[in-house]
Amino acid sequence: MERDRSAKAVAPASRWNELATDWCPVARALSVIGDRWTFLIVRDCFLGKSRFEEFQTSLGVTRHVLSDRLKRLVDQGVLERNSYSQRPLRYEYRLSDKGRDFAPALVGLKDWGKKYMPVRKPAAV
Amino acid sequence: MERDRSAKAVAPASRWNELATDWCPVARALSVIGDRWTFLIVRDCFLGKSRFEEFQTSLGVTRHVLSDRLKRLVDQGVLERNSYSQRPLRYEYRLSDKGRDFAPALVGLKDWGKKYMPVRKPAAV
DNA sequence: ATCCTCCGTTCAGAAAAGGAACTTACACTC
DNA sequence: GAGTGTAAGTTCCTTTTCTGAACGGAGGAT
Repeated sequence: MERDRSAKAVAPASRWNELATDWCPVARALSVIGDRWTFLIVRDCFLGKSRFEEFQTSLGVTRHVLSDRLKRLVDQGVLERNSYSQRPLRYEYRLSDKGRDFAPALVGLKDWGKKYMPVRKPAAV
Repeated sequence: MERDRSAKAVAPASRWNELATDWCPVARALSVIGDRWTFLIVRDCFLGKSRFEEFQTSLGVTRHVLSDRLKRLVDQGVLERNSYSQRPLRYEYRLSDKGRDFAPALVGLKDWGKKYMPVRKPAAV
């Protein structure tokens, strides 16, 4: 709530938001998810991950940044934050409809990656 | 050529390249274009732009970063760098087949942006 | 009680981006 | 043949963002 506690917000809000009102829908989309980590968080959600620790372990991103990106995604309505445990009070992050609708873009990225960025190391086939 | 003149390379090579061999094709794709500016440069290419100054003006990105991203995109084979003028020796950047095949991903992003990030200010319709 | 798990937050230092001037190389005009 | 303009970068310095690693709190498990 009190967001100016110490101007701590990692939020790269400044420049991100510039794109939010761009004439180009691609740019506007990028204002929400146009960052490596954000993309990967959303991907993880599609893969069924939903908790802070899961994302952190899976991505190796700084907890700091992860925390920030999750907040942003929730703010933007891409993810929904629900408590999955009352007693220790823990939250999980799930895709909203808006988030789920991001699938086609992710698939586009996936197909491109598959075609043009083959892995050298033999994958699990 | 002499690349270590002053360790000047802006190249965020370190962490980007980690993703290049990730098991996930989405991550691998992001290792090439997973950055706001890179995405927008590619978008501009689809819109017919091809020169340094055009990108710079259109995006407002630092020349520094633009220079770096163009290099990276050329290295990755997404763009091709051809001289369009011999005498002052100038180059232009055009999408390769690999780059053109990025269209579906961009369309996915565009559709999502259109649907979920409507512009408030009346666009040119 | 003490350790452990989960979800963060805080802080210092490193990396990247921003901003603006400078360079090179030529063309055009006067 | 000096001055102005243009295109494509490069260099330098400051600001912003990210990393890495530790700390905190609120419970659970042993």
